[in-house]
Amino acid sequence: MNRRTYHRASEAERREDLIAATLDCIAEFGIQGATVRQIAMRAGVTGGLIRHYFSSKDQMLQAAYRKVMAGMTEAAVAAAIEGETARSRLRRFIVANVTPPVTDPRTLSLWAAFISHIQIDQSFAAIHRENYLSFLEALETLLTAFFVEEKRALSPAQCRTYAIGVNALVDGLWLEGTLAADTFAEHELAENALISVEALLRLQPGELSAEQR
Amino acid sequence: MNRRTYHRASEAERREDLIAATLDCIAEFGIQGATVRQIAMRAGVTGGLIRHYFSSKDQMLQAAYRKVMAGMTEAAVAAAIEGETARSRLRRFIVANVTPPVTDPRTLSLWAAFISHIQIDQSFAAIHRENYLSFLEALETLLTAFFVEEKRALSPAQCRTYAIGVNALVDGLWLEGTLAADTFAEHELAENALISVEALLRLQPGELSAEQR
DNA sequence: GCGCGAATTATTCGAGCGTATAATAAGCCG
DNA sequence: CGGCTTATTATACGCTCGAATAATTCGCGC
Repeated sequence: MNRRTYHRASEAERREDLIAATLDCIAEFGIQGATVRQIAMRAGVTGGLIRHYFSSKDQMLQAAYRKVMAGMTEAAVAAAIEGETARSRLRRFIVANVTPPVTDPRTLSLWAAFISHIQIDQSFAAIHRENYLSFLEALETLLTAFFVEEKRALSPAQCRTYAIGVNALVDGLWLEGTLAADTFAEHELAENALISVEALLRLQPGELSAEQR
Repeated sequence: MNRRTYHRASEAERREDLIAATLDCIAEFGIQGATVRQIAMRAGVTGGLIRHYFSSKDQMLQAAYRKVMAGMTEAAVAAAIEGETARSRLRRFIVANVTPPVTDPRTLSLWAAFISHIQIDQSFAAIHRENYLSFLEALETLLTAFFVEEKRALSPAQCRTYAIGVNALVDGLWLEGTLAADTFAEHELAENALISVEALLRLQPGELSAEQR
């Protein structure tokens, strides 16, 4: 008697909705509050459907983790490719990483929730590693191109060291800036990031941070 | 009939045991696996006892969070005060933060688990804020003393900008180095940290990183 | 426009959750 | 050494969990 009416959605659409609902729940209630029932309710379906699209709740969590990380790197890379010079691309990449939507408390919560699981579940470790290496490589590419453009010769090893340092700095500022968002004006954080990176790369003051187009 | 025999412990001792067991469980099973029963079993007691020492499981989690953060800053500060010059103290502080026991996968898991909750529960946010500010202040003090020793005049504002940047760098390297521990030799990470910090502060190459006593 | 495969709902299951309460054993004080 | 306080155990309660299964409704192909 009187069952709920429902809409048959495409597989891609449903999976996306379920993942979005999963992230909503983790952000709102923590990973322990992201239960099958809560997620289903948020997605506007019933709990059983989850097992129709994912072989377990854990697999859905992994898909959700991939989604979060993809969103973060995507935003930064998208900002970078709009730059016309290597310097501009590097600059835009750095700024994007310390500016919304990347610096977002919700995103940080999600990121941390997943990070805390990579020592427990190998699957999460693999996803992390994949994203870390791809981010590092993107940064290294930007740096290499920048140094070529500047006609400054650097060994690949030195380039990698710089990439690791800049990566750490950007990650750290992202953390600091997002967790203590009320302490920094948005603009202030980005400026600090550029000044710090140019110091790290031993550039002239203003070479990256000065207003430019 | 035949109840378990037990030992009546002091309050401090029991609380410590329970907190340690809590951290063990979070590190091993995630925050969702840190249940009252698991924690009690790990501590060698029965579940009911937890409510005798903490008014709720949540309060025990908060105490555990404080413990983790205290352990981290304590290790770095302890290393720093052994230095004889301001330069040495700064150097030791930085190295300690990217060296075991601070760089420890377990510690990072715990840290991340708690970080992911600070947007959900105000109590955790307060604990974070307290520790962040105290860490930043410790770093700022070390930096100020160092610049005085170097006879390099800096405005307080500049000093703070440096502190924020160095803090971010150290946090980021801690993250990177702990999460991708297999990628870095332990010694390599510390060296990279010193080289990066001296660049950040626009010191001469080797001023911090060179071997010294 | 109808029938059939499959997407979705509904219901059930056993396990485990945090908490509350009552019974008991430990160990200090006289 | 015996009684009293209380730290600790034991047990029960009401919920919620993830998963499995059965029942139903949707919507496309013919």
